[in-house]
Amino acid sequence: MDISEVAKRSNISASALRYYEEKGLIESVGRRGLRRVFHKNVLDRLALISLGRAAGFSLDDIAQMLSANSPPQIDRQMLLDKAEELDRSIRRLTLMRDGLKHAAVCSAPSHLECPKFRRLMGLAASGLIEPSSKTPAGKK
Amino acid sequence: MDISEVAKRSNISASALRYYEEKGLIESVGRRGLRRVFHKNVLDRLALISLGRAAGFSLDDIAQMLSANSPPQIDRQMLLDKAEELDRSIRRLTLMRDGLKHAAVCSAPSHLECPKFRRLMGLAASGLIEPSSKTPAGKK
DNA sequence: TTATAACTTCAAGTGAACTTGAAGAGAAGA
DNA sequence: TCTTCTCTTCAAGTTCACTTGAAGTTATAA
Repeated sequence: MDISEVAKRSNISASALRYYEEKGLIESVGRRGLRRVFHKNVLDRLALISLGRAAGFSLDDIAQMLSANSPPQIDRQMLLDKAEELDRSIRRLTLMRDGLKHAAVCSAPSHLECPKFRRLMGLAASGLIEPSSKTPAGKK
Repeated sequence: MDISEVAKRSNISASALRYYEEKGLIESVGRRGLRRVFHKNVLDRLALISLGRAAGFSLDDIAQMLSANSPPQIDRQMLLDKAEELDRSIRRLTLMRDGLKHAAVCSAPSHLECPKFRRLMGLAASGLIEPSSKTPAGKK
């Protein structure tokens, strides 16, 4: 498969694939002329990478996990750690979500006068909850 | 209050405060010599900013929300939209967390042979779930 | 008065994960 | 053969929310 085929099948841009190769996350089996040729195994590996990214691992983390073992045998403790981390995120986001929902319907004259809202503000101000979304998602 | 006082009370660094002022998120009431002087109202505003950040709003979003109204009257629909977005994030993260937990205890010889894991891989590969944590948090 | 700590500005740097652009090479089709 | 399309490399740019550094100013303590 050439790079555009892999890009299509993996939903990952060609430039990102080259970047991944440079970082050692994937390999091409050789070249046809200048062009990279990939084995279809790379698709599994890319799906694994996408999964890792979706779980919040950095590319460097993923590189470590995938290095030196194929088929990839992923450290179970690392998975549990990440699961716990996700759990914390979930709790934080849930708190936020509920606070926002309340604020949206709250009848206090100003949000600043709503005790619930102020409690949430206090939490945020004290650093108990931190920004997390990589997709700012509020941009128009 | 001078900037270091505000920094201490708000848990936000002085350089960040200057940056916020430059972006129009906060204002100082004047100068004492070169030094900025802040009114204590700025603390509420900063708590609001921290809350917005924690909810996943970008500084530009927050600037919009806070502009042209004090006391700040925040658009209720915007809050609901963000709450829904958080809800989607929560569902995605929950899926991930459960998948990771399973993977950690799964008895399949390789994760690649576990059907649950493969289903998750497929979801990630098809872009149904995207990276979200700004805290990569897996770095040692 | 003098030292110094705390402020000031402005430009540039950081990190993560890519993307973009320029310039060039080579394969496939007509 | 010629054209065109897709690939190649390499350097630099992008985004966001700040931080850092250098050089300068000033309020306050001794």
